Amino acid sequence: MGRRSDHTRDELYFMALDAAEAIIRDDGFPALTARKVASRIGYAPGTLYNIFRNQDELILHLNARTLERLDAELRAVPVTGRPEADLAALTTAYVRFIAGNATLWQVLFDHRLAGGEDLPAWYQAQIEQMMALVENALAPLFPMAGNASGRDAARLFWSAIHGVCSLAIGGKLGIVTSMPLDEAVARLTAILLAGMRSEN
Amino acid sequence: MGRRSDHTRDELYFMALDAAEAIIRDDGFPALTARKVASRIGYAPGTLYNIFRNQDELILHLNARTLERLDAELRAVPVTGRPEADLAALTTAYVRFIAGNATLWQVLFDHRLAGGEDLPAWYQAQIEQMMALVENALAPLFPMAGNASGRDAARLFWSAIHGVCSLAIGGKLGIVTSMPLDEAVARLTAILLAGMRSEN
DNA sequence: GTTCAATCTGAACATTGTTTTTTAACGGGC
DNA sequence: GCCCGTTAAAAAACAATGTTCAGATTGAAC
Repeated sequence: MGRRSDHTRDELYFMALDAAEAIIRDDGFPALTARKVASRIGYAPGTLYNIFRNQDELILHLNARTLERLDAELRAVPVTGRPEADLAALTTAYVRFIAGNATLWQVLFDHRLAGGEDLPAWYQAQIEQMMALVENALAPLFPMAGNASGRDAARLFWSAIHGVCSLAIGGKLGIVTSMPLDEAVARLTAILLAGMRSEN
Repeated sequence: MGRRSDHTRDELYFMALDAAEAIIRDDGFPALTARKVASRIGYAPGTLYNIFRNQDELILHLNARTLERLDAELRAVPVTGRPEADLAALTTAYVRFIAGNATLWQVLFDHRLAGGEDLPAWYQAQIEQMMALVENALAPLFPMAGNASGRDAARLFWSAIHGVCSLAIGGKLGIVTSMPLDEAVARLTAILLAGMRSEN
């Protein structure tokens, strides 16, 4: 067959992402194959390569969409200006997102670009944007505006939280067994804030 | 050809692990293929399946060996009984290990067992054993012997450290750019300890 | 109505993990 | 020394993967 134009390139783009997402949700990351995505959207495998350069790029765009959603959910939590309350709310929202999108969230970190080349700028910018939320919530602890400590602290904070979530979801550490993830994150959040207050 | 018995099964086991390790060190995790391991030890691919049930098991055993080495290095750091000093020493040794075995360390966490089945008991026991080191160093902060808080605290602590290292090595967060990993880990260690002291 | 570029298919290719079949070496009994 | 079953290992086969590509088919422009 030839050109069908049943769908525009944009439609195809979203259909592919939706299909990939469904596959990952249903059967996990390893089940994501070009042929499955193609068949699910009713096209031949080759067609995917008119839309994405390769599978890496498809996953990258899928991850970008996941990040967008996460960002939106975090952005929706109200900010009070009190770090303890705000960061507790942020991390709680984060845990809720992870619970509802465990496999998609895993792909965010499991997928490493081939050849060790680093992520595109627009993608990194998206992370920065999310990071700014944490930075903002932490700001009262680092009064001197524009100093680097706030930036670093936010990254340290989020990395630590990430560690717990990552090991919990991966089942690598015996955390989940003794403590539910939301409780672990809540405790760590409190510890980190207390530590930052006393260290600052 | 037929049975050669150039090497015992045990020798083959170690040769295979060594080969896998070399491949990962040289060309990264994705470069690890059954055929490459086989050719590097001078055998046919099928022979590997006389030693390991499948590739997953080979990686599992390789990870076990990596864990053993890490455990040995951590076990070599002297313990003073002062949490701040001891945990700083432990995390420093950890960072040094990661720096010297970056790709191997990544495999430790990148490799997820297929089918979501969980790790064998002997493997988990190995993790527990290493965890006990952290637990021990933290012990003075949680005086009541045998209570669960110490266990949980150690896991929280190590997970947080893991998060920073993981994102740093993966290049996912802009931490490395602004702060070398050892410094980030040192800062986080201090923050966590201060937080645990004040929260406890 | 013809031309043309865009688009999609289907087959092909190389590489992967794994299984199966075949070969041949070893070691024990005679 | 010879035979023969066991078994280690090779070789080949298989299915599935990502990716490429020649060609077929379409819709639109003229």
